[in-house]
Amino acid sequence: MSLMERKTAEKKNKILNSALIVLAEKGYHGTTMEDIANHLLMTKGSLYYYFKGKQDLVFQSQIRILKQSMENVKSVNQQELTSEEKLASVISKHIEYSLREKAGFLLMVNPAEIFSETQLTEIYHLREAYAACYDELIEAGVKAGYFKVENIPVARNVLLGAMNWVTQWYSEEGALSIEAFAQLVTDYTMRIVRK
Amino acid sequence: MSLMERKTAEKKNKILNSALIVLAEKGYHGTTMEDIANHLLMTKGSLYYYFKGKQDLVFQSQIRILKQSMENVKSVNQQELTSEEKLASVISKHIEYSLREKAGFLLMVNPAEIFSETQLTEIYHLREAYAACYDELIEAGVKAGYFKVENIPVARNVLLGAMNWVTQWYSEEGALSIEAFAQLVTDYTMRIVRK
DNA sequence: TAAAAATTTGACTTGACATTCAAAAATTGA
DNA sequence: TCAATTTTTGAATGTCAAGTCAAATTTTTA
Repeated sequence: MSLMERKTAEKKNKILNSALIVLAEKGYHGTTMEDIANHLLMTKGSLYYYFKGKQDLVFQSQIRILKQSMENVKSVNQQELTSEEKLASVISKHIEYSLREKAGFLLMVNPAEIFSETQLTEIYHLREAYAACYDELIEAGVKAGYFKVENIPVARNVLLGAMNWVTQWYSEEGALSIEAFAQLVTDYTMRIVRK
Repeated sequence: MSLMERKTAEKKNKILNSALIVLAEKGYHGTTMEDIANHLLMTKGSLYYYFKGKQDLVFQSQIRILKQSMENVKSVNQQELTSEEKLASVISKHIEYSLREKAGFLLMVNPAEIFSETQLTEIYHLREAYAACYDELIEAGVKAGYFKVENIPVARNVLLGAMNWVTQWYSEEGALSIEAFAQLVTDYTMRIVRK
């Protein structure tokens, strides 16, 4: 990758960062290209030099979030832990990440309202791969005797629901740090699969 | 209430019904006043005779959903059941209702993107009252020895998260009826509070 | 039945925002 | 340095949908 290419990649990254910040504040429909540009001290015209348009820009930020989520799981999986500990760790990492990247996670609700068919296909693939990681961890936990789950996909979706909803109510527990909050929530969500 | 007033009320109701149907299909930003009017074989101008505007129309449909949810809880509370049975029943009723009124429940995510300050205040009040019902049921269950929950608000939000997320994945379990699906999900969500 | 009231219509206005693009500015490299 | 290339600019364009309103139609009421 040439110097110029790296510079462009870097710039794209900066734009995605700003986009996520503005999106977190105002939501998809509430943020204009101008908002994002202003946050970068640019004019909106420039954004079109790097991205095809708003949809493309937001799509790329969504993909980035999904890929990073996957990385988070992989890094836990490499650790020497029981499947129970792994699942708990994955859950709290997910919660922490979702609260730090609130906007990206809110895009997950009703992606069909925003993205094109092709984009949705890619998003759903990544999501399925992510869900599969949970299924594996749950299955391992069942086999090891930590968990009791008859219908893994259902239990996993119940679990993910509880986790993804935290962006809706974290602020109510204002006093807690993200980490402390995540720990608290993890304790209750783990009950969904526990024996 | 005079005949005319009842007629108007009836019409408003019809409009709210159609609005919810169209909203369920296309989401808030995806549905236009014209879409809603067309679904009623009307023109959009008429809608403004009954509602101040789109925001008002959607707000009223949201309020209706919240009030109906509350009624659902009350009807269960009147039955002769243990607090454990009551909570399970309330949960499955909520899930069934949320799947039947998918649109109304999706409006709960990010209401701040749609509604005005005043409207939000009203929505939050109703939500809090609804949440309080769950807290009471959980508390009763703890006292009766069915449940084990140290932090009731957190457990309740985890529970509501798992419940509200079902609109995101019900279709995946396509073969199941809403009732059977709700039962299945209720079993796993109840684990969040169970001893 | 005919005047009054309620309801509906659809063309019109308006504003917001995504997107385009030619020209200007900045950067690079020979 | 200066020509070529990349990047930025901001004004212009186009689209879409919310909201308005005077006139037409329908319904009610006396």
